[in-house]
Amino acid sequence: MSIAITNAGDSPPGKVRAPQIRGRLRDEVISLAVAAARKGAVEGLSMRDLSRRLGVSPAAIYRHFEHRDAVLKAVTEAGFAEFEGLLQNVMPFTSAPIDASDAVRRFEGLVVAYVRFARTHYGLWRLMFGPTGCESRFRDPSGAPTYMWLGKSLAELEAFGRISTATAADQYFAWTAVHGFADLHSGPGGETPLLDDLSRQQARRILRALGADADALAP
Amino acid sequence: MSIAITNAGDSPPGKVRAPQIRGRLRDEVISLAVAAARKGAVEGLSMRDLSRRLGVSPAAIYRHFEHRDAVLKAVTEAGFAEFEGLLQNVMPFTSAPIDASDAVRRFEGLVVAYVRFARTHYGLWRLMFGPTGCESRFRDPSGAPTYMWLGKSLAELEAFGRISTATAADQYFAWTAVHGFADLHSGPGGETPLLDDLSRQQARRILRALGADADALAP
DNA sequence: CAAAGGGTGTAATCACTGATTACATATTTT
DNA sequence: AAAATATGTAATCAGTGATTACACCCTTTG
Repeated sequence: MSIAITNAGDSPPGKVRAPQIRGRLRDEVISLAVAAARKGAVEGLSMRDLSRRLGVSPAAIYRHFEHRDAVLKAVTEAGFAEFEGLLQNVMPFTSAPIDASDAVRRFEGLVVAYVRFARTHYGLWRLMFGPTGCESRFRDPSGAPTYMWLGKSLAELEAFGRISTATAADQYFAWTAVHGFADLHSGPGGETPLLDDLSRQQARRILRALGADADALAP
Repeated sequence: MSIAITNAGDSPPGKVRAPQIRGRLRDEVISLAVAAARKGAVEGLSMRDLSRRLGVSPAAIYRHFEHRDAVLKAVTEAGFAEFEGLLQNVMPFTSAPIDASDAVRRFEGLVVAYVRFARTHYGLWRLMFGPTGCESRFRDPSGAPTYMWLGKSLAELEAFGRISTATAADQYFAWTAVHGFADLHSGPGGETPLLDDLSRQQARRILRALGADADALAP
């Protein structure tokens, strides 16, 4: 007669399970998935692989996420948070630009950060600007924080008289030019040397399109 | 004793198999996959689903494609062919523009076609400008046919004196603005009413950035 | 014309995945 | 302390990409 010892909660011999904490696994999943997405392998990101790497049964993750898409959605939001953090780093709320050329450098910095993100965090980038990533809230520019920073920067530049116009249409136009440049250089395929310099050139190109004096933009 | 009747080649009772023709199934697969990708469901496109819809065994497709990615690659190429065809339709090789305003309309038409494609053929679009889609040949603008048409159009406009500059850098800048606009309006999320009008506005915005007289561009 | 050979398709199978279920355990709330 | 809830497990399902050994069809060649 065999006794069926059901010790589901026991640790496998060599592994010590962390205590149950609310949302612990959820955070670990997001963290790991974001790390994976950063390297660009989003399509092949599997629930089972996540569970394996976290030393947990495949079904466990489903306690915290309804389905795989829910994980990707969380990763997307984490990506946006990170992206906005990077842009905010270039344009902190508190500090106003010291002078006009400082304002120009800030705009350049925004573009550089935008493009860098698209290139180095390709998996996140694709999720964020993919079909499910930003469901139309980024097509409607009013709700797009990434676009907002560009707009703020352009308003600054207009106030300093470096560009002649910064209407909503102008800001949107600038966004398309930044986004398009970033997208065309996104991912592992866009490994151009001196990409930061190219980004700065693109930034100045945009400012010139908004009425900036070409001479005044020379470094 | 049972006789194993191996009639692999026989038709299932109700179904009549078409005769074996070299490359027939291959073409059917591509055609079906392109049709599916046009509707936007590329990620969920499965080999088995294709085989089922074509009334063929799952393994059959592997006679024509090494793996799933090979199918996607073929779909990508078909997408580029279609895309270029659409752009070429706007700018046929043979006919030169009649006058300056005709040249402007051609540029507008290119942008409209570009954006329309991104929005209505979203699955193809994502494949084409995805990680495996255009392996750096479209980051290097010299090899990008889609970019080439824009460049030709801009050269025309410069010849007519409608814009003041159309250097390679100008052409590339225009491309980023068109591509970014298209990408931000791509897919089912970008269903804006009057998108064609917006595309034309974007086109004029680009021309103005290249030195076009604002008044001369009014319709 | 007949035989050979490669192109085309099949059935069976493998490892893997997303997702669900019934159940066991841990933690919190009452 | 008991009830309720949150967290995790094992077992299982259908579906997938890919490979293999085999059968057939069509074309080429002797």
